Amino acid sequence: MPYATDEIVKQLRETRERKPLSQRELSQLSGVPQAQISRIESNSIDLRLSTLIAIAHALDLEIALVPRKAVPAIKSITRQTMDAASIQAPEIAREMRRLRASIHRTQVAFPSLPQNEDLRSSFMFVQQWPIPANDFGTLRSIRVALERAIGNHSSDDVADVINDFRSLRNRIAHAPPASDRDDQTRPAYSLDEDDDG
Amino acid sequence: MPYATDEIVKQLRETRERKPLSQRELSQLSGVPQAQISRIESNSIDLRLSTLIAIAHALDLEIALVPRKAVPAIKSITRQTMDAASIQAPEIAREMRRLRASIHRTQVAFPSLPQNEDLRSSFMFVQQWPIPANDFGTLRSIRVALERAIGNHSSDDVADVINDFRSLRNRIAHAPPASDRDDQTRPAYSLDEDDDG
DNA sequence: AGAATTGATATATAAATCGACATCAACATC
DNA sequence: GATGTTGATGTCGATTTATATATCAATTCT
Repeated sequence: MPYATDEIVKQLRETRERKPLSQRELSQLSGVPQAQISRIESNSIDLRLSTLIAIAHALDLEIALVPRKAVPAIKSITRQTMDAASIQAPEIAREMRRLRASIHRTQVAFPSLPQNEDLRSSFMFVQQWPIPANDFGTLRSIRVALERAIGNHSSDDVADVINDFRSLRNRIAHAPPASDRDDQTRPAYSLDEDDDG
Repeated sequence: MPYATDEIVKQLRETRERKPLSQRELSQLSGVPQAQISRIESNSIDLRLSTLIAIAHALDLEIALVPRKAVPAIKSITRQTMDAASIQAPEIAREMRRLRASIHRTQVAFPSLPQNEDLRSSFMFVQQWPIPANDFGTLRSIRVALERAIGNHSSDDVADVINDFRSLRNRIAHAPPASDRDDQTRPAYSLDEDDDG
């Protein structure tokens, strides 16, 4: 209902979906109830500054008061870093969510496993890049391997996963800069969604 | 009482004092009661986003959500533009406030005077620069001339003021970049005030 | 010195957020 | 097809903001 809060709220939701986090996950990270997050995102209630900060911090965002004159420059910078966290195609995004869940389960199953850090960083890294659709299988196999390791209580199997993950990481990072790979791969998902509004 | 709202609130007050606006003036501009502004600035209550936006807009500020990674770059930009609106020495700041009041009275006295726009823009421009203490008299004489014009109901006298104002404007803008003008002139006022938190 | 302005507070009322539930339809997963 | 998850809503109660006024000490202006 309120005024120009829309743009900020929109940015919150967009950032959350890029991670991608569910409202309940964000709730856990930020301490703000899921119901409240939903109300904030959809209907835009007039939230308090502390709530805004809590959510923003959970999303690795900071709140800045910038002079009107500086807004264009600021936007150009934030676009760069924001777009770096690219929106994945829906199927990829879903698989990445599943993978994240599996990684989490792995960390719970083998809490003191040193490779956990590798898993986390590889995931964070890969997430930053547009993942081609033909790597869907790669993601899936990584996840399956993880789940199997959990099921077998054999933390050793995780090591193989790390290697697969690393090679995926390198392949994606060094991929051609997304001009024309003629297959149906949509190298990055449409960035502007519904930018009007 | 809340957490990291302090920094934002601090920035609001600092910006207001740089203009310089009184809490009551800012109240008129933003629509937020003076009592509320005082509470926000001093005691830091947990204000709503719409209130924050109202005040920020009145101060020519925008609220931006920036990725953590981009914060240093952002800060460097905002510093540039923020410091451009320099803090004046206290006596100068006071005189500028009086001058602004006089300009406002002039605009009320002669509403359809075309020079009003010149007055406004010259003021806004000069305000952006560090004003040397020895120009105190210049500011004062400009103000006195304005008040006399108002008293005499002679809008013609305003023209002279415009010229004085313009020359001040040029002199200040082309002044040496504030390294050592050996007189007691503090070219810019200490920028960091109490930057520690 | 007397008048006006500044920022800080006090009080009382209306309205809103916030949190902790619970529930629901749509969709995903197995 | 059964189960689980996601986002959107509903309600209730406690807390808080926000607004409107009024006041006050400290400066500042005339």
